[in-house]
Amino acid sequence: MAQADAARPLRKDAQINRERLLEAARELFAAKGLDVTLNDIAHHAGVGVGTAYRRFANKGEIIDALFEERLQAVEAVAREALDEPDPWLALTSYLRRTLRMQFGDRGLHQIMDDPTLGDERINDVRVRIAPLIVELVERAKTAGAIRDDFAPTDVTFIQSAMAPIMDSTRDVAPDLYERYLTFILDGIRSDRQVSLLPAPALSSAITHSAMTRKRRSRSAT
Amino acid sequence: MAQADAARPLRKDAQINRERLLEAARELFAAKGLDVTLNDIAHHAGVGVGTAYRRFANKGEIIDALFEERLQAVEAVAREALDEPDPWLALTSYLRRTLRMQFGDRGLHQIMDDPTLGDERINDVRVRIAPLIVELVERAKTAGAIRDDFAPTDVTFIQSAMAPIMDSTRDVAPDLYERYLTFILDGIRSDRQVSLLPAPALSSAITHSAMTRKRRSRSAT
Amino acid sequence: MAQADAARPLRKDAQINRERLLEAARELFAAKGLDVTLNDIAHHAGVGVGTAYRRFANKGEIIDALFEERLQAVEAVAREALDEPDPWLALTSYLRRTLRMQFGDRGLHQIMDDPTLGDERINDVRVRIAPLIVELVERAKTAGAIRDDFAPTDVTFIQSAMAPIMDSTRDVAPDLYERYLTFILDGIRSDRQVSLLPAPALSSAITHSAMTRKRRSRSAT
Amino acid sequence: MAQADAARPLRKDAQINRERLLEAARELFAAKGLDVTLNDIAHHAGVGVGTAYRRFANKGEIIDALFEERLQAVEAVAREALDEPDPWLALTSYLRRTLRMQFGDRGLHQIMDDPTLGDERINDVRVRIAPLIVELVERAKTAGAIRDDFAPTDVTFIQSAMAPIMDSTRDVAPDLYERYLTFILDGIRSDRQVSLLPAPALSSAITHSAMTRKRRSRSAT
DNA sequence: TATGAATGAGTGTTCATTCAT
DNA sequence: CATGAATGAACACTCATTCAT
Repeated sequence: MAQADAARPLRKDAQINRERLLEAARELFAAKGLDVTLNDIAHHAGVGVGTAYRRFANKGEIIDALFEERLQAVEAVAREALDEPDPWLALTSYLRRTLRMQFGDRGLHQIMDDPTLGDERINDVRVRIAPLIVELVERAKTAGAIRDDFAPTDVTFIQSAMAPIMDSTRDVAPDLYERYLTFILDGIRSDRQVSLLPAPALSSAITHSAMTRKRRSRSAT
Repeated sequence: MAQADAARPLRKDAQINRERLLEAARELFAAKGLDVTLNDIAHHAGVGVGTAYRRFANKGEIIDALFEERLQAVEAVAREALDEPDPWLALTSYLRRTLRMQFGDRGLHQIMDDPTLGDERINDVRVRIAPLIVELVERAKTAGAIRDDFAPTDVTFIQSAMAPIMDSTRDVAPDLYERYLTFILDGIRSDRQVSLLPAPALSSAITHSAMTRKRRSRSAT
Repeated sequence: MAQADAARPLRKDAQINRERLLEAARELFAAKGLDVTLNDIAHHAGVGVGTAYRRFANKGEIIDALFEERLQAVEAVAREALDEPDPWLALTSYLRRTLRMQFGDRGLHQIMDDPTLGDERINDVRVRIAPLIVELVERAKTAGAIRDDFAPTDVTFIQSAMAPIMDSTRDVAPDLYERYLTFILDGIRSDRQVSLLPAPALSSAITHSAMTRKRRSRSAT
Repeated sequence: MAQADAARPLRKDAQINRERLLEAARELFAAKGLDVTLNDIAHHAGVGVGTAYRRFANKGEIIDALFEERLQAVEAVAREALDEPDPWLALTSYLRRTLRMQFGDRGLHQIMDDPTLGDERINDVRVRIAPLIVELVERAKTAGAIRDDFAPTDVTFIQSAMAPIMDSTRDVAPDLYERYLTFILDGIRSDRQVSLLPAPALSSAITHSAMTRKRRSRSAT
């Protein structure tokens, strides 16, 4: 009764509140992860909790909406990638750009890490994205750019694989995940070239200090 | 089996309960992640909450104990890998075996994904493992088996990258993560060979149904 | 009535609940001491626990609020006593009136007995009361009404000394503590008069039965 | 079945354990108050908790036993006081000596502050002490040393009145309670003399710092 | 319609007491 | 008999969600 899907456009102020809530959620989720309370989100958005519950049935809903929005952006990127004439570049730029989108958003990471999150509407977007990815992959294969046993569904898993890396190195080596993406791409490209790595490996000293820092800040909470 | 060595040996029944608690924790963490309550763990182990708190100072302690035990096993695998004469096999078998260990344990995933979890004892084990990995990687490089820009710290990140894949496909395609490990290994091997993939790609239909199933079982909880 | 002044005024229903909680706390603290649970207080006030925690950050806060309110009343009594022209009457009426206030409130006793309870705000009130007492005592000394070696800080200790007496005789001889206050006042007055005791001594029979009754009602809890 | 009263003497080792437990309880109660756990007491006594429960039905029992023992010592003091030929000295030395006994024992204070603690056996001792106090008071009255309206039951209340004073000043001014005892004694002596006070008043500065210190150490816990 | 007050089940944790070893 | 492991009710406190204003 409350949450209008795409149907029946929301009243303008309601729409504004919805937008504000999503923005607040994005910021807080990005900064502190999915555990922030709905109270915090609502206040960060400048509205009361009640309003949040008028726009979203529950906390999951707001997460879903955010994920949906993000996926819609992913969909857009996929469409743009299809405009790229070079099939290899099309595929890899899709990967690079969507991964960059995930980066810097703690909440989005959690979501991409945990496939149990997300609802039907999310799937709808996924369903729309799937054929675009199929197209990207098929073109690359047809062009002989990638190995033959590579499949479209592999793309998503590659994306999700970067999540833990981003998550644990965001502060100390923001580009590190691209290093591992490169390993993978070098593993699937047909020309067997060895790419220059876009980021140096993390030194064990940094690894250690980064982890210690995290632990500190955590126990402070 | 883990802490009992150093401390004065627990009474037999206490030892049994300790074991039961760890086993219950492992199962529940594996099944539902680290958020399960200590109450659930205790009851799953067939003991009262108080008993859990007699054996472990707090929830973190039980996680640490589990992680320590697991990491000690990882350490053992690393040592065994060093006995393998073929440097490439040594490195890859270490990866394959430890990943297989992670598999099936949701909690272990979370722990390996989140370096803020775990205490000093955990770090001690990490510190012991690090040089073993360095050795594995150096040998492989010296033998010309892997690319020169590969670094020992890459090993851990590769491991963590498999986590979300395992996590989302455990039920429908348990071996799938090996497919992506292979992509990576093909990306770092010097001979530029293209390996046979150990698992077929997931069909998009399966992808969809798997996720839906997960969501169901979750909302049932 | 207490904190609401400074902060933005609470919504009317919130204010009512706040009042109810304080009243419930006062009653239960009075009846059973400071160990009552916040759950009990909330339910006694006819609200849920959550409400109690919305109004007060923690159990200590509610105690502080109560104590502050009480101490403000004590402050008022001290100011009124200073209006009394007869210095002896001023001092003794302050003592009698404040002790009467303490009477019947087990929690207030505990608080006045234990200086470790109470926060900054409490101390602020204490700081405001201190000079008033100094004035009361100095006047009485100047007028030659009390012995010269009496000091302002003695007043508070005399008050606290009555606590255990009140506490143990509240039900059987509510005025008994005034008997001991009189002994003390007779010990500090300069004219060396012997006052008529305001309450007869407790017979040993009553002493015994009173204590037994208390023990009964306690073990029932 | 377990706890032998005065009847059937305990086996020697049992007796020793009982003694040890009481001593441990006395020390811990004195040092930390009545809230210490029975576990701590047992371990401090060098025995297991189970043993403590074999000797005492529950925690209350051990408190009672302690109080009983203490009261027996009080009884002894009363008998000794009766040997004092000067009736005023007899009464006052009884008060001074028993108060000194209370002093330094946090647990004993709590017990004397809270008349709901203590059981039947305690009363038995009280019953034995009562006539001794009656005798002390009657002698003093007959000798014309104290006011006529003073009653034997007043003695106990005077004792209990000192408890909160001792408790709050133990660390900063151990003798302070004697100051207030003197006020009272000056209030009941017939000769209307004004005694030299055995302790100076607490300065308000000390009062404040003492309280602050207490609060500090408390919040540290 | 927007607000934020109210709710209470649920969380980690403690401790008096019981009972198997 | 002594031990200490086991128990679970109880506590202070949090937060997703509902509902009166």
